[in-house]
Amino acid sequence: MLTDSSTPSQLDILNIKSSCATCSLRELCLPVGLDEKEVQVLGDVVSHKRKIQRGSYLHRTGTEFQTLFAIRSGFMKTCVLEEDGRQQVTGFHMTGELLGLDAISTEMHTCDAIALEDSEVCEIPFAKLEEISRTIPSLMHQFHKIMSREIVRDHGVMLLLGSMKAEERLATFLLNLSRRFSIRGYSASDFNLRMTREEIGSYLGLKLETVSRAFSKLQDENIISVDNKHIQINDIERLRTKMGSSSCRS
Amino acid sequence: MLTDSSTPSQLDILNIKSSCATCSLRELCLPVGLDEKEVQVLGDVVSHKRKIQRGSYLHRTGTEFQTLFAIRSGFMKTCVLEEDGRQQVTGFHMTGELLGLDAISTEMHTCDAIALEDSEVCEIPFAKLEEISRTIPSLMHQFHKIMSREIVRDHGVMLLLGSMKAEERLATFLLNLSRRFSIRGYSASDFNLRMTREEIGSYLGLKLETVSRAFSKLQDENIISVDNKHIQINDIERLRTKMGSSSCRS
DNA sequence: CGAGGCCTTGATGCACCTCAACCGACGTGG
DNA sequence: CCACGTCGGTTGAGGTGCATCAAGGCCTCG
Repeated sequence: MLTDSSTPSQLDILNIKSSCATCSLRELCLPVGLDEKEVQVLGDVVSHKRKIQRGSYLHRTGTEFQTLFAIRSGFMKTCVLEEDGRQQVTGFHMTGELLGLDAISTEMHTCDAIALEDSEVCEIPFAKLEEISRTIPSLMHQFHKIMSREIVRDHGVMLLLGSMKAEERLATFLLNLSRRFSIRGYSASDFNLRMTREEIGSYLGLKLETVSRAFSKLQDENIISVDNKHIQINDIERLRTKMGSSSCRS
Repeated sequence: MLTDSSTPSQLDILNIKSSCATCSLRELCLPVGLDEKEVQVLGDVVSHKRKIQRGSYLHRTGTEFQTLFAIRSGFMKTCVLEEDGRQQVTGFHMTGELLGLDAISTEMHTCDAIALEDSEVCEIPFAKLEEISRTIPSLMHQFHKIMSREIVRDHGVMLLLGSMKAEERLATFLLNLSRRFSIRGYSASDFNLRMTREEIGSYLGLKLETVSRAFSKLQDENIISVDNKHIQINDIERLRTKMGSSSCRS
């Protein structure tokens, strides 16, 4: 948009006051339910818009926790790893979503956050957030809602991982992406995946070959069209039936 | 302890002020980090000690959310269900742990909570908790830590469900129980399971027969002794190696 | 003493993993 | 320019870990 003359001296940190008041993601993010004055207070705390290049880390497991991050643009994944190298993608994250919630408990990050495309995040110093939320009840409440939503989301993933077949998992995944794109004003039926088959597989508890085969199967049935990372959903209703149709014996 | 002369007219609600100040679970629960005066304020909000009979519901999916619950005694499970009847146990919960966090986001419970043995819970009206935590920063912070810990725990379960084999899952599960019993002053190596094989299976994403076989296998290797629900851990180190030993190719 | 709940164990089948070959897109360097 | 390697994706063939189905044992409770 506006590339100011001077290039910043440090890494990739731009010291731009990114007031929440003018942010288009207001209605998806922390400021939900706040009045103008309150948004201003929050905006004064949330400084720095930091750029994260595709493939680089926003934070790493074990590093110190100071701030939450809100995704302003781009797309990120979070993943946890075992000592033995095993890895599990715990989530894919879009604009308006908060990262770093897991780190509050121990004051250390418990997962890696990696950009899947060039991204920008706002930094929200957590101590300050707690401080101002004492005087802004609706901010505190919204923050609690966001944490709670994350717990609900995780329970959904546990259900998926614990009891769904490969095709059901993929259908659930696609519908979830579809809904989230749609909320953000993008097409619900035509979008590009930012992640590889392997990353999808890690998230869904499948191997990449199985993910690929599940894509092909859904395409053969004319439910979706797949061209590499480009996905079109041709029949969202039939895709929905894939979520919970088969093998409901237990 | 003290069965007051009059039996309560309503269901199973005893109107006993259970001050947090004298509760033995203080160091596991919400009051962590609070001074005496603050604990008193919290204790005044947390009234009612409610009894839940084994097998009965603390709350059900879809019902209105008003209060969080802290387990004072007993053992509970939470589970989510799909429309099609599929069910997933999302957690087993012991004394000092908080239930209802998932319901903050929508003001409705998103899972069922069922007592696996006769239990008692404290009721914490959520609106009041938010209110008093405005004036007690350490209470707010502790609450955030608890929510965050729940998110971290869920990520661990996702890793388990997404990438572990049956035996690894069971080993992880037993070690987790062991640690939590130990924190509460019980034996880390000798305890009784409160849940059935089927419930364990649902939590671990396995069928009950597979759980049973995994128990038998660990017993054959002299790592644990199993007598129905009674578990003895004979070799905790070897049990630990079971968590992440095999098939770490990826 | 019978019924039902919970658990164990065996036999069989299948969904997914594993291994391998191949393809196209892309970048790099001779 | 093409040769080459790498990376991500697809597809096939074969193996396996777990689900499924089935039988039987133990315990509790009426």
